[in-house]
Amino acid sequence: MTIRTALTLDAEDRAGPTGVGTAAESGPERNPATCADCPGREACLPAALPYSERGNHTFFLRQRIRRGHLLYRAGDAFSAICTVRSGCFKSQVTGDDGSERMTGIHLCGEVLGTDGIATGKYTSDLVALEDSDVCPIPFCALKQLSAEFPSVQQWFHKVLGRQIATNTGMIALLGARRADERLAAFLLDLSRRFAACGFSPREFDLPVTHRDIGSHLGLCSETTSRAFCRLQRGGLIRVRKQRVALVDIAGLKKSAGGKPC
Amino acid sequence: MTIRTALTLDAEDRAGPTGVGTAAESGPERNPATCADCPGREACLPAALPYSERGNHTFFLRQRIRRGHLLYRAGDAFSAICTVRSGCFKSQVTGDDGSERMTGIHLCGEVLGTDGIATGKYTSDLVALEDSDVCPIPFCALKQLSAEFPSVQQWFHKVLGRQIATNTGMIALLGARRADERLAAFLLDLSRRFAACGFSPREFDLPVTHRDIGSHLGLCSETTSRAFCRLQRGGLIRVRKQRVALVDIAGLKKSAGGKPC
DNA sequence: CGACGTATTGATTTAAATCAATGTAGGTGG
DNA sequence: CCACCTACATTGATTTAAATCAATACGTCG
Repeated sequence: MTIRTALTLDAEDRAGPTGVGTAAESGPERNPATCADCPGREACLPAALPYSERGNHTFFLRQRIRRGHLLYRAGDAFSAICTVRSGCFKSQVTGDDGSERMTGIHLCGEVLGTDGIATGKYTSDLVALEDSDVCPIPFCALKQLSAEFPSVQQWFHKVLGRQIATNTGMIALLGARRADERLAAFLLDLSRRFAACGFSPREFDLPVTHRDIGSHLGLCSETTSRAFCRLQRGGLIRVRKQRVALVDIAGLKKSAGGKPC
Repeated sequence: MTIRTALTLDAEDRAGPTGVGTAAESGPERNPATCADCPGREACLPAALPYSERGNHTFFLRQRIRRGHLLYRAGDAFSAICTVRSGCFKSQVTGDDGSERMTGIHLCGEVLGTDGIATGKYTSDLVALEDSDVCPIPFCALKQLSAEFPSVQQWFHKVLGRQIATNTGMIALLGARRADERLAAFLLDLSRRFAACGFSPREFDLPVTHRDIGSHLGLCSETTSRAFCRLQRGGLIRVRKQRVALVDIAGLKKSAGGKPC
């Protein structure tokens, strides 16, 4: 896999200037964002700006990240959060022995990079699962706009709050002891979030491998596979290739919530 | 166990007014905070206020929560975040069948209630593990101060960022498959956070039962107990009653990071 | 086509859950 | 102060679920 991070391109990789927020011309893979046709524009930062301000900010430089490439890497200096304009990402941490553990999936419309706020360094690798576009929002600009416009502040609080709520839910999910419960809860979480960004909550493509899901849920890939089989045999889901249909959502919820202790 | 939430006291439980932020007189269990002798004052919100402003805000009403009582409950309307002035808390969610799953521990100096920001409702129960004091910070006041003082904004971003980082770390931790790894990682996380609030990172009292730890880590209480034994037998920790000493922190880290997949 | 990563399925081993019994500390009330 | 109760911790025996090992099939991409 090619390793290249997009927020911190090496000099030879860039045609345009480095600093997000100062760009006048676009480098390779970077284009001025056209919010007008962005499906997520209603929920994104510009919607929180007064109409008169929306054209004044040139820092929304859309950036294309190709499948398998990194948006940033654990340890990189934190400079910006990013909204996912299209595609999706996974975050992962790498153990001392080189093994990778997925820590989250980030769908279109969601915001990346908040894990860097606390320390000023990102804490995980961010990998594009398909060719994806992100719109980086430099943190310094965000702070200024936040102070200036209450609606931007509110937007940012919502973003961080949602992140916390999602993470908290994931922590509760991972307290489940049986593989089926964890998988069911994981699928329901994905379903809810797919719905939130305009996709069907009942049917979607799994953007990651069984191995990744397993590393996320504390299972090996074979167990993940068998858990899928069991849920399917129980009539709760239907699986064909990458595509998963949640047939009996109520049943899944019962599975996911069953016997926490 | 007595169930009573503190942020939303019922009318007959209160002597003073409800709304945090408007209080002039203190009700039972509520006293004006005296930040001067608070061990966490350097890291708390008032330190981010200009000196001239620090006396102007009367909304820092310290509140005492007795052991076993609830600060708030899942579903309660979100009104404030709280810093833990003394003591500690656990957060937990309750399944449909009434079983409880711990979702986190919150130490002195940390901030509670951020799980309510996204939706306007708290998503978990917050239980005091010992007699504890909290200082509620009404969210509306925080928004105003944030907009007015960049240093307050920065403080709040740090608070939320730390919460996200802690949660992300916990999610990575829970991806471990063996009981010993999860427990080792859990203890190291606690150690780091005890250190952050001025306690020893090498020795501390576990504020929760094995059952709670198990529900958090996806283990049953017996397995938790045996994992403690194994870590002790391996010379990594020493346990006596509630007190845990981390003897070999490097070894614990190796245990915790070992074989993620 | 051939190579690689992935998914699936089966056989076996290993770890954790469960069941059960005992021990212990703390709290209550006589 | 002690007897009693309760919740928790610990330990062992057994069952069950998951990890591991292994083989095969499937898909995609070069």
